[in-house]
Amino acid sequence: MPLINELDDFITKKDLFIPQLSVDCVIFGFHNQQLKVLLLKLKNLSVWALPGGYVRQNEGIDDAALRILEERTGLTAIYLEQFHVFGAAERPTKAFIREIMASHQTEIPEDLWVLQRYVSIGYYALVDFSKVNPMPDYLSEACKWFEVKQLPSLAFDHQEITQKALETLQLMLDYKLVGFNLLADTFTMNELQKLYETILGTVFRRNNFQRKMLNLGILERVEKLYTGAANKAPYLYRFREKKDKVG
Amino acid sequence: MPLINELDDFITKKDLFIPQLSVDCVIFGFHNQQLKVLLLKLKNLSVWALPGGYVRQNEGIDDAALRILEERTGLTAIYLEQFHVFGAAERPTKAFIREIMASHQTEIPEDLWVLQRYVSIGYYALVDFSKVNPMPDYLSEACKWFEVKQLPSLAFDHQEITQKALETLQLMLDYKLVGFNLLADTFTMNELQKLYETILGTVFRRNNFQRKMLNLGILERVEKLYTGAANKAPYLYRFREKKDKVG
DNA sequence: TTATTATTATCTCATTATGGGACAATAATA
DNA sequence: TATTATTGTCCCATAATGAGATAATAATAA
Repeated sequence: MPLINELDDFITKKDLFIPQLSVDCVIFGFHNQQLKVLLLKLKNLSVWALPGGYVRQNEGIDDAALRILEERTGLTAIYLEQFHVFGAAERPTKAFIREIMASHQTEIPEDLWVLQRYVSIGYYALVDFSKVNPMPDYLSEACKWFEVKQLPSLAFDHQEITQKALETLQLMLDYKLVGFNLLADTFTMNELQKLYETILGTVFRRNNFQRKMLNLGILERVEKLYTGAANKAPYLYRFREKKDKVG
Repeated sequence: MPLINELDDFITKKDLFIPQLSVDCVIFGFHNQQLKVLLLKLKNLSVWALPGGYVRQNEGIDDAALRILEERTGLTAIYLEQFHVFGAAERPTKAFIREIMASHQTEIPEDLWVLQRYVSIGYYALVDFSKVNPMPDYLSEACKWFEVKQLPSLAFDHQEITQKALETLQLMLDYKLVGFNLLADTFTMNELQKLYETILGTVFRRNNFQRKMLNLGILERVEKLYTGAANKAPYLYRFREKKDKVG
């Protein structure tokens, strides 16, 4: 019976963390005109899960989320925002944790700390898809992007958490102009439009969308992009403000 | 040296609650054209605090907030919404809890559970001022309304929490039309306008404000209100939808 | 070289929403 | 019966948005 060192190690670290509190991160990326979420495949189980973790005793909750994000994506300075706390008494965490433990053939005393009821703080992160290097953790065998509209079977209440994250993103898209964090440094107006259309699930007219975006006064026209396609070359734009933000 | 039974009692109840997690409620009311917040005066201390408490092991976090609200206001079916989690590593809770304990001449072991670092979930509640019966708890000697713009000195980071609650309320006012929860069942257009003006800190024109509100299609004109004033009697309106909501 | 094709950038006009002023109606009071 | 303070409503100018049309242009085909 193989010993999973890292896991056994982790289980003994009870006192390092705030008990019964976890952080789950919905990491959004945009690629091929699709909004994607980064998920982990749990070892030996047929379900996927959001990257998550616990809050260290001397660590702010935002810092915990940033640490988790960096571990999975390799990125620092990520746009990050709390969106909801999931704290129903009957959250299905126990059953899943027990399954995970069992699948690792690890002995689980019934009073193990990770088997307690957990309250989870949901964060969503917006990242530049092309800069992410997905990395599984020791509980998972894969770390992959999934289209938001075609998620696999998710563990815990991660389906609900992802849904709520998407709703918050939709709501905040115009208010905080966060969409730019999902694009590369420079982008065409068409890319920006497709991003908005994908997130909001609506369609805009090219001319009116451009007028609206340019009137915001936050875009800077950079240069022309020669795509190699048989048509007029589009301009590239740059977002005027800094990208990183927490809270 | 007097024994404060309820407090001593409470201190032994460690296992009843989720550790290191608290709930703080910003209860908004509207009266005399002012937006008010319900605060508690801590016994023997010169500071006030938001109503708050801990989450029981078998209680959802929203239920905990509702319980706290009911204990302080006597109201059930309150409009309630999570708005932010305050979880910086350096939140000033320890120092204040120690002061509170000291002021009750209660012995405090250094490892007492309430002296740990706490992560607090912020909720805001919108109540009908006229229906509230403010009730202090055993740690406080008074429970009173304060104008949001003239708060007394607040304990913990409750100043920051209140500020964030107000910002969220301002943001959600149009989006979720929550303002109606702050008024009585029927109200005049002028009352509604003053409510909006107070919360948002802006001024509207009578005619345009009325046009906007009526176009929402959520107001029902009831009857005329004869105020006794020397002018045309205003209509009363009623909000078409139910008031209670959690989450 | 020149015509073709697929986009892009921009212009214009109709429609709708919003800002701002004006005026008649009316409940109590003088 | 006139006065006063407010309310309900109407109207118009301006701004924002919806929707179609046209010229520009980078690659490709003829």
